Amino acid sequence: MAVTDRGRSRPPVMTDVAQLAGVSHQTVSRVLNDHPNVRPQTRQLVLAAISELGYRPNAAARTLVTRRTHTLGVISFDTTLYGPASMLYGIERAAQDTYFVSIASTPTLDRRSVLDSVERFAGQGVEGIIVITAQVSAVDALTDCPTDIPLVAVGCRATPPVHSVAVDNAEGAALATRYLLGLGHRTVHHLSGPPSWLDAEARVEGWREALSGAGAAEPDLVSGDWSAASGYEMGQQLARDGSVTAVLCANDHMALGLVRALSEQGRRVPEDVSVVGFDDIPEAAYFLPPLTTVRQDFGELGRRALDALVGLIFDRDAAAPADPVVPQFVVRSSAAPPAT
Amino acid sequence: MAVTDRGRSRPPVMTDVAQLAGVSHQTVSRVLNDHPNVRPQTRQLVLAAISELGYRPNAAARTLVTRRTHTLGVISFDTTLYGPASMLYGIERAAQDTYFVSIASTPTLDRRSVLDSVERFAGQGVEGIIVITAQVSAVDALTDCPTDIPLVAVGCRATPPVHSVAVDNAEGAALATRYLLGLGHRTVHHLSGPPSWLDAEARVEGWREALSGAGAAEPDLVSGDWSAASGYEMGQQLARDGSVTAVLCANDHMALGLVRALSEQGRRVPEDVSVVGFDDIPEAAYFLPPLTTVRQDFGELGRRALDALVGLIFDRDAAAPADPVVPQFVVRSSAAPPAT
DNA sequence: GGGGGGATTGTGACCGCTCACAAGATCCTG
DNA sequence: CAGGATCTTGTGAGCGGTCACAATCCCCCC
Repeated sequence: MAVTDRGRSRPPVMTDVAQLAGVSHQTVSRVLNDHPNVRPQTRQLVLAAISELGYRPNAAARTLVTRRTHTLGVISFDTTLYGPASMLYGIERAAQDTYFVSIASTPTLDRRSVLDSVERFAGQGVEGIIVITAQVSAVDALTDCPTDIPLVAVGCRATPPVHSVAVDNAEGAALATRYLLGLGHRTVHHLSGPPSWLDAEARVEGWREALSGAGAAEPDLVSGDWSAASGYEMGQQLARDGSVTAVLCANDHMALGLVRALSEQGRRVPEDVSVVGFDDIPEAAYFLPPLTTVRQDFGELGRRALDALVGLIFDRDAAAPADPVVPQFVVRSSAAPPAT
Repeated sequence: MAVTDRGRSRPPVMTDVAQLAGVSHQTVSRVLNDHPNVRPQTRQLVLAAISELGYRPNAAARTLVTRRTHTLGVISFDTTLYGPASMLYGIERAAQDTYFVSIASTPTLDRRSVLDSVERFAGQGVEGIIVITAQVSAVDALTDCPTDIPLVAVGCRATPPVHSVAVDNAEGAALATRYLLGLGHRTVHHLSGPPSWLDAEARVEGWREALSGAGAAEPDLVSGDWSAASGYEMGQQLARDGSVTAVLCANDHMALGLVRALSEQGRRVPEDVSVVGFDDIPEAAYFLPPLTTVRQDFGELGRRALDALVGLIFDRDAAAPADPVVPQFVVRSSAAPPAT
């Protein structure tokens, strides 16, 4: 009653399979792990027993001895946003047949929550962690992560000890700024993202450089929080200022809000004011007017992050990933030469 | 050299802690699991040893004996879309301090990929699975899932054996249709989602019922694929037809494309054509004109799905979740009485 | 002052798998 | 046909926890 009780109350284990196939548990293990040197006939026997029993190897037991969980952790700020969501998707798709990906999204990305999440993942035994974010606080937190888990930041260029993959935000912003300047605008305003975000910062920097490179005056910076609502709010300010003829927005959503504010004040886009976005969300082409913007390939970013992480997992001293991805400028109809 | 070798090459294990604290491994286990009946002083000793060693319990070992992985799987169609992303976010936030959530997003959601993902998760030992989708094929696949893992579908009403939480799509569509009819439109056109999606279907049904309930004629159905691009494309068709004065779109993105197509053909919204969306994405309020739409509380949906799943985990015979969430109609400026 | 009861701690088996090693079977070569 | 190399299979020892049970210890009361 003790030994045979295993009967059919609990899921079958390797020994059950072995018994049914008339081999040892080790042979079953060999079949499962594609070891060479198993007679084809024996393999068939085992396979048959496996499917007859509906046997499924126990991941925990396997992990216990191999020390591999085949799990990755992704920590991200609000995965509802287009950027994070796309990167997450890219990562997940790329990892699909090698790793499980566990996710932790946090509404705030302060030092505490990042560290907590890392700790949580460490407890779960993830083999590596990708942090999707560009908030200064988060990246700082990473620098002194207590653990020895491979870790990659994506979305921004992190400070050296931490590996990171990023798009060249500064270059993207410069691209857009130069384009507007080239159209004949005397200067271009910038509606930036929150100053605590590294990529917002990088974009500001690129904008600034392009401006000074062209000898254009640098208007006061206006910043939002990435949302259309904040774009609208800040847009109302900008719209009142008759001197603004061109605005570079740090993302497409804010551009949407800005355009709305502008048009409410009777200023047409692009006739009176040119607007350029950043990201190239799928909807950008259908805005009124279709938005000229800077495309970021988030999917590619996600894939690169995964590559970098995997590299790190297999070689702790792997070199930092290559150059940042250069963004692509997409011309549509929201920017035009200034009214004379 | 054999036993002491453990020295400092490998992470500390429970025995190391026990040894340092001068107690048995079992006592360490007790402290870790908050068992009563551990002398406070002993607990301190153990705690000190734990932090000195930087000990972290091994999840796999624990899982092996407790048979609990504290992991949930979420299977979703393209998590880049607003709906799925929001539900995922809701689920993750709600699960955060109880479960890890592992994700699998697939670009196609046919029977095969769903079943594969379920199998993959089963191998990992997840305690339950949430499927975010409303595609007929996916839901059908769930019906005959080979495993005995608790499973909940979210986003649509699934066929009975499978538990599901959903918003009342039909009611939402009916709400919007009646509103447009009430404005004085003789009938309402519908730009639906792909017919293979259950919620697209439900919305069509709601629209149809509201129409016939009011004795209005039912125009031909036009359908897109949820994207702004498809909305634009279909919109061009609709725009050419002078008889359309009101269109209900199955989601906000398509509404965006539609509005663009309309305005390109010189038909103003809402003066010439009224447009109503579905979802209420954060940007909807900043469209031109601000979009009147049906709000779905995706976050709430995610939370409910989690509740339902947890209920199922602890009691395989738990009752199916309660009534669908009723959507909320949000009036903005994209709909108006028809031009006389 | 001995006995009972609860609090506290320790012992050993076991979860299901992989690894190292050994043993038996098979086959080729001289 | 012996001898060794190679293929194939089996054996037993952990991996790092938890659980069931037993052993102590302390305190209180009759």
